[in-house]
Amino acid sequence: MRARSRTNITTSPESRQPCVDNPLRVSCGVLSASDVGKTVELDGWVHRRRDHGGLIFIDVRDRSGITQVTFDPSKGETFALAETLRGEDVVSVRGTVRRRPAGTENVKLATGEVEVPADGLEILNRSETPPFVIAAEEEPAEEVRLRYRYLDLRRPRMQRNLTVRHKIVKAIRDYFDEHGFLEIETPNLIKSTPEGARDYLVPSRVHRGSFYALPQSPQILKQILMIGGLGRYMQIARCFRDEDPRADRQPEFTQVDVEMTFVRQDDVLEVMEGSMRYVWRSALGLEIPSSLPRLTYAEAMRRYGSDKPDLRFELELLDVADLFRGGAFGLFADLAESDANRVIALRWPGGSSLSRRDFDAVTELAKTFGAKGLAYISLAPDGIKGSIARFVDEPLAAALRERTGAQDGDAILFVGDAARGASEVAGRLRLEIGERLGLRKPDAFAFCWVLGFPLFERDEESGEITFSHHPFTAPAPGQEALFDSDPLAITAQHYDLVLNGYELGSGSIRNHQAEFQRKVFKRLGLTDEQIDDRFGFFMEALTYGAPPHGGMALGIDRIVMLACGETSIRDVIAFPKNQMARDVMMDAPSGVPDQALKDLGLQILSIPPKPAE
RNA sequence: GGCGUUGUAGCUCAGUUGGUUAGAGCGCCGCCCUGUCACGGCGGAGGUCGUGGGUUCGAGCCCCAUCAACGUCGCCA
Repeated sequence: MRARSRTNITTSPESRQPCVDNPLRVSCGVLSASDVGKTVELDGWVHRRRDHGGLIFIDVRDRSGITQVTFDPSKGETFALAETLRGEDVVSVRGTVRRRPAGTENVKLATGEVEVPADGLEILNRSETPPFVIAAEEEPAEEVRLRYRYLDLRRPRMQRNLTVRHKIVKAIRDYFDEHGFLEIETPNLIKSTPEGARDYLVPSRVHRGSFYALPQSPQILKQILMIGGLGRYMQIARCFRDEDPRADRQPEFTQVDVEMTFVRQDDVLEVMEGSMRYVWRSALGLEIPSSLPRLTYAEAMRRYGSDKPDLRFELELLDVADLFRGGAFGLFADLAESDANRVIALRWPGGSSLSRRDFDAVTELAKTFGAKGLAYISLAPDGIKGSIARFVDEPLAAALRERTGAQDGDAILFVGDAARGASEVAGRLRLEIGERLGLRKPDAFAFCWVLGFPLFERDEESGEITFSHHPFTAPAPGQEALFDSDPLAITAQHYDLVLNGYELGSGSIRNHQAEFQRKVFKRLGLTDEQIDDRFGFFMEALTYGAPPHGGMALGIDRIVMLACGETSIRDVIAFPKNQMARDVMMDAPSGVPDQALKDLGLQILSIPPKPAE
């Protein structure tokens, strides 16, 4: 079982209103003692049956819940029919609501005070024996769940998650509507603009040899909406990126996409964090702080070893290079000689109870994070132990205790390396410690902003300068002068919203002057010809009085995942792709008839041999 | 593409150091049962242990390869 959010979201009754032509029909989760005496019709699935031979209980289920129906042998034909019922059969039951006999109420059930003795039963459809039991506590393998998604979706957990998703999306729409935003749709068949992620391409039949691309995001289109004078735009937008899926991302995903004219960075932050505050309050019934913490990118890396820090717990990365300078431990003493390195200490509360084997395992883990090794000391009651204990004399031990706040019973991990690598390794170890100590609670929500990213970074493979966000991001005011002298030192007007260690999304103030935008493209190594070929329409638009503008996009799937206490976005998407980007229910992607390829002017060069299974 | 974990009945899993006929719970089928709600009782069916190869007198277990799912790195403007 996954951990649950503390939000008490329940799936809403489908409707309390009877059908127009069937005034008796009620949902399965709504009946209570006040309905006693009413004649009703319950339509739903057979959730469970308890056949006592002379008396049959059937739990009838729909999205709203469960009502117990009883079948008595005195109703001959109805009873005989009830004996044939099996799980997931679809039934329509008529009867008059009655109070359950004293002592047989079920407090675990919302409708547990009452039951419906069946006067009539209609079997609307039979079900094959399902491959897994919807009512079971055990969760089938995800592969099975996705193959039979229509059955998986009947499980209360998925119904709850999709309900939360609906409420969150509705809250987002309400919020932006109240703040003067227009929801505007943008096309899904657009022009491929290289750079960034791999595009999904759609071949054109009418224009053989040409392709549309599915949008990686509506970025350029929303900027053009701003140039079009729409002022405030939002969209629940589907985005497509042909990259390998993970637990928190898949090839198609949904963003709340926002853009505004005549705004500065703080205006965007205020609107966006307001939207999250509104969502948490109205969809989840929870309050989040009135102003969210803000960290610079440099600070986030220094203190948490990540540009998306999990602030549900402290355990910060602490610099201790100075304490090792000139000391007995040569490796750290050497590292301490340069500011380009870091020696980071991580306190592990209670860590001295770990065995040598445990520390070895953590060391192995650190190596998978890219560490060359891991040093540690354990502050055991009977003295300091651990891999570098023999280099830690009393004064150093005292200084380390002072710096880290470590006490007897704790351990301290040390990561020493070039600053960037050391920070990242220590940051991941921090998450591991937090995880093991149970500090990453699924029902805690710690938002923060990360600001002050560099505008450019150096691509490690090619050595070329590339953008760190996207090429439309504006530099911080007054930093244009660094463009030629020291581009990597330029700070961007770019911001990330982070929740519990996940990047919910990012945004920026955009370049709104064509001349400057061209300068950025050129700095990224594009020629005038390339700029005009790929972005000509956009460059032209910028020349016709483009207003200053900026915005942001947040990942709905991740927001809902965290709100639901889930660890995979696939559990909050009705029909997700698996890790190989396949839809295993539909069996997509799949081949197409030769004629379809012919129409498109396409020819398949080779198909990899089909795996023998 | 790399690394890790997993793969045994429809589902969830156990299976000792390599040793006779591979087990459990749920589900399924049959019979019994009038107050259950994970109903209960009795009986039964259901497995080429992912696939291929190897080591061995003997492989669910060891080795190699491969496929798949999940996680992760690369990748994700």
